[in-house]
Amino acid sequence: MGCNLRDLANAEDTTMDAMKGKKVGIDSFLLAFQFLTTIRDRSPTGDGGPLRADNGKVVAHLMGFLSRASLLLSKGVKPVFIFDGKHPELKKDEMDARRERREQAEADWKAALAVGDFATAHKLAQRCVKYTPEMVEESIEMLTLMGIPAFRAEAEGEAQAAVMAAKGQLDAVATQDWDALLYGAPTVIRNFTSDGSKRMGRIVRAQRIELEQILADNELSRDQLIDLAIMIGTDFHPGIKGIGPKTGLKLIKEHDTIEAVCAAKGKEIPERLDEIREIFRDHPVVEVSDEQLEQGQVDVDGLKKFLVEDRQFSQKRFDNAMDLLEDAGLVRTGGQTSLFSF
DNA sequence: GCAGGACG
DNA sequence: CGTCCTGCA
Repeated sequence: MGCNLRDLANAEDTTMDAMKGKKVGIDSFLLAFQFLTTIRDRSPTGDGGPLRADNGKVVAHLMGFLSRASLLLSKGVKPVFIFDGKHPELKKDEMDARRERREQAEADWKAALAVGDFATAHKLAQRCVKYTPEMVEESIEMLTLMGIPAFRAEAEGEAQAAVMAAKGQLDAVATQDWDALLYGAPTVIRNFTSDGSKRMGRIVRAQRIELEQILADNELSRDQLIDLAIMIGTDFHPGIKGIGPKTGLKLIKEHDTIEAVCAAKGKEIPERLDEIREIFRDHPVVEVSDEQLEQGQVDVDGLKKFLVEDRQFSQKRFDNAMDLLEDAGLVRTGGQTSLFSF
């Protein structure tokens, strides 16, 4: 997924507290997948798939967004959830490959379930996850009921967030994907939404990466960084064989452009190179006004209907979320904000 | 993913 | 107390 710029970046540990009062664009499509693969039925004879309501509808994504969003708001962060729109046509090969892998995993998964091999099924289930347009819509619907800005990008979500951050509409972009830097995001935060959580025994720390620092430290222009990434490989092109992060960096500094590198090394120039560059330099985005990025009040009754009545969420879970939102002063009670009523 | 309980 | 496990809908 994306392009690995880890070797170039000097990442600095940060926290959610450090982003208090800041608007953070959240690459939500990827986040939804994390929820769908981790919030799942792990019972001994369960299928290992995402958590579902009694009517069979998946609710794992809603569970994840509910707790994540309330946590961020209770910490004083102003999240803006941005979902993917239409993928660029150049990403078709990558998307086809992903779909094929998923369909294969789905077949293996069903086969494992059929013979009662639940251990195998549980592993495969994570690769079968689908995040449909309908699920995106209901994620946005729930966040909107919480008063949180949430919308679909024109194309790639992390690109939409990056462009908005570059314009100053957002203070940072939270994503696991290094691509946001290529799209021009001045500040990227990795592991933001899992700051403090534990994986494989280690505590995950949020990390802050500055585009300007990457460029300065490596003595690169943004165009050179983009060309370097394209050589290493992106979602839009597999990259040039035999060129990884290390060689690539050396070559791009020496020759400046992909064309020059290819001429010097006798490599073939990637197909549709200028179109790929354009995706990073001038990504299609939807215009979003500053007002649309303001956190509003929580629609308590609407949210309760959405979660408790329509989707059988427990009253306790709902109350927990409401407590966090109340702490953030986002629940209006009797014309007054709860912040002043305790 | 997180909360909460069991366990040691 | 930290770590493991389970339920969540």
